[in-house]
Amino acid sequence: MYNSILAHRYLLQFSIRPSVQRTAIMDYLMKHRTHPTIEEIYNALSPHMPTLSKTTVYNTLNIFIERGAAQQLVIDEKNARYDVDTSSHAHFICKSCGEVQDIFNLKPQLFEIPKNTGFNIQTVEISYSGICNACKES
Amino acid sequence: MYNSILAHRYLLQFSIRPSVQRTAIMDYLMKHRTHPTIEEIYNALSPHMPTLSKTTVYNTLNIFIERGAAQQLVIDEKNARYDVDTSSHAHFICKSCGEVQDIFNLKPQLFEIPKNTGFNIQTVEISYSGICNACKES
DNA sequence: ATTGCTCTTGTAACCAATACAATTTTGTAT
DNA sequence: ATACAAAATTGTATTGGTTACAAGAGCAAT
Repeated sequence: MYNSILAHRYLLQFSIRPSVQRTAIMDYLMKHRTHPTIEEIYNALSPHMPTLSKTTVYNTLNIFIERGAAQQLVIDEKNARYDVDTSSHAHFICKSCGEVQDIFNLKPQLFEIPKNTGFNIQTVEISYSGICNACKES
Repeated sequence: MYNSILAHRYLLQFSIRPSVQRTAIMDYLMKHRTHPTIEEIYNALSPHMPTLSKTTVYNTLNIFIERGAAQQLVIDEKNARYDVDTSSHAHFICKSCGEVQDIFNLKPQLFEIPKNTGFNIQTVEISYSGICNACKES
């Protein structure tokens, strides 16, 4: 059904035991770079996995975050969103429809951890917001 | 009780009618640059304003945001946080205790709106996270 | 004073997220 | 293979932040 060999391998790299559910969720994340919410992941997978529980989706994403296999985006006030791409890139969220899109090709300096702030900074998150083109036209 | 003349004037600048509640809430924001949550604002003010409703705090902050008199921080997964300082500065959130602190004196370029992204960017939010010094020691 | 508008308030409802205990699955050793 | 222990999954119940809504209070102008 799913060619999830890549997801399987990827999970092993992060010492995450690749159960059927975890592999399917990771496979979905890898193939849908739309920063999906828990709800979206669950709705997409449950038709193919009727016994899937939403709790499992929550648990699984929390493991992914803990182990560094995915990152949680804190950009949408309504829902947590998830991204397998942990490389340096920013996000744009449309204030109207809530969709989140990637912004690549920004200057690398933006993602550097600033010096002499007095804080032990571990992560950097850069978020832009506005009205997306689709919403502007309508 | 409160010397809230500054808050009063500030609200008028943003065409917000300075009711007792709105002025008290803005006064609190101006005097407590701790990026408080709705809960914290309510708990701080309700002893002095026994009839204050939490709904009013929500409504009031939403007006402040709409009119640009304050900004909402989307950095804490648990709660919305609010900041009257709308100038260019970043925030650090402690993953352990959740406290949010300001980071000033970063390079102005960080807050520039990037060109040629294809998005209609209106706002920029830069968030750092890690473990704060207080939590690290304990 | 009366009218109309705005603001405030309290209750109820909503919904994302978590807690928890029971069940199922998996891995390991016998 | 079988049995056992550990880990993962599941469903239900609960929590807690936020919003919806309608009633009440306050305020400004006539």
